[in-house]
Amino acid sequence: MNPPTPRPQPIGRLAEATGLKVPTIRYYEQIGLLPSPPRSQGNRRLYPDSAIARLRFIRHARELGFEIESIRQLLDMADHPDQSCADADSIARRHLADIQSKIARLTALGEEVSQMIAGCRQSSVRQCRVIQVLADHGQCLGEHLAGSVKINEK
Amino acid sequence: MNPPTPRPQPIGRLAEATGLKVPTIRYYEQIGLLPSPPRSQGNRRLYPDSAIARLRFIRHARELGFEIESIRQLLDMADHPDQSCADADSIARRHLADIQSKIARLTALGEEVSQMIAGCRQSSVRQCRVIQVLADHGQCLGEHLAGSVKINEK
DNA sequence: GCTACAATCTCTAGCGACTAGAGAAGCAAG
DNA sequence: CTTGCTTCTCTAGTCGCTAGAGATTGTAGC
Ligand SMILES: [Zn+2]
Ligand SMILES: [Zn+2]
Ligand SMILES: [Zn+2]
Ligand SMILES: [Zn+2]
Repeated sequence: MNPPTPRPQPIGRLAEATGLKVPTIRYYEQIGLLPSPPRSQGNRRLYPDSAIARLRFIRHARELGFEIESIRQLLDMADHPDQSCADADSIARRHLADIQSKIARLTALGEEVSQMIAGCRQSSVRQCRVIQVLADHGQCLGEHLAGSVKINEK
Repeated sequence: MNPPTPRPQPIGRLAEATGLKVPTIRYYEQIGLLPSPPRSQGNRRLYPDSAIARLRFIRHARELGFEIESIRQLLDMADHPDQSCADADSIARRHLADIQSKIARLTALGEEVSQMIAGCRQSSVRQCRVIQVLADHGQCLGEHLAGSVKINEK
């Protein structure tokens, strides 16, 4: 007679369903990304099904390199689907610019490091190109400028 | 009569000479990258000229993305110039591999994010491609796998 | 019911490489 | 002497988790 009520899930099952670790889910709750679910008699968290979608969203955004603060805003927007998506798009564009800066920086670093390695004749430290270049930026190819951009994430 | 003795420098001048910030220099001392210099009567650090070269080495290596622990080993080698440079080279090769992994990962992310942005018609959140893709990895181009590689540094 | 064992709970601390701030003391010029 | 700059030490914050301790709860087998 009752409509099939989906059972609330304990945190471990939620972790399985989303690919996140249990402490990570608790962490997301702690920082307010995931609403605190109701608890069982014994104080265990019991999640509604909607938590899975929310956590998958978070996980996917993290895998794509979005910062937690951006994800917070994106989730807010996802919760208000009638608003304009301009803000979501600008977050994504900002993120893309960030990714591209990081790639540019890493490419420059990679070239310098490649050159160091290629230039080494495998003898003593005294004659090692790696050590020599590290000691003197003048021997670098280019500027590989100190990043104003942070190259972060897992 | 005396040979021209270079004056020991206070930390601020060292910061100027190396482009590092004063607290950063103290931090490097604290973690044992830079030896503790003698102090003045008033307990100020007074650095010998050799500190400049050492700090420039550190700074340059950091700008090239080497981790502190690698730099510690590289400095040890630089202090023993008669040894083989094999270890220095393998540190550099490892670092290069790391850089290349990061570039690969960022390139994959960048493609996904570009697609999200390009697919958006700038209307409501409900129809926003950015939000839709974040909610469903199935709409991604590829795998942009969760990094075992850390994309770090400034 | 009882006994294992697994899952979950809270809380704290650690990672890397700094950066920021407080509050005290030293130092040089006017 | 006073003003203002530099330096000192110490603590805490950044980011996104992760690891661990120690306590409690839930569950399956007997
Ligand atoms: Zn070499
Ligand atoms: Zn250089
Ligand atoms: Zn949009
Ligand atoms: Zn995806």
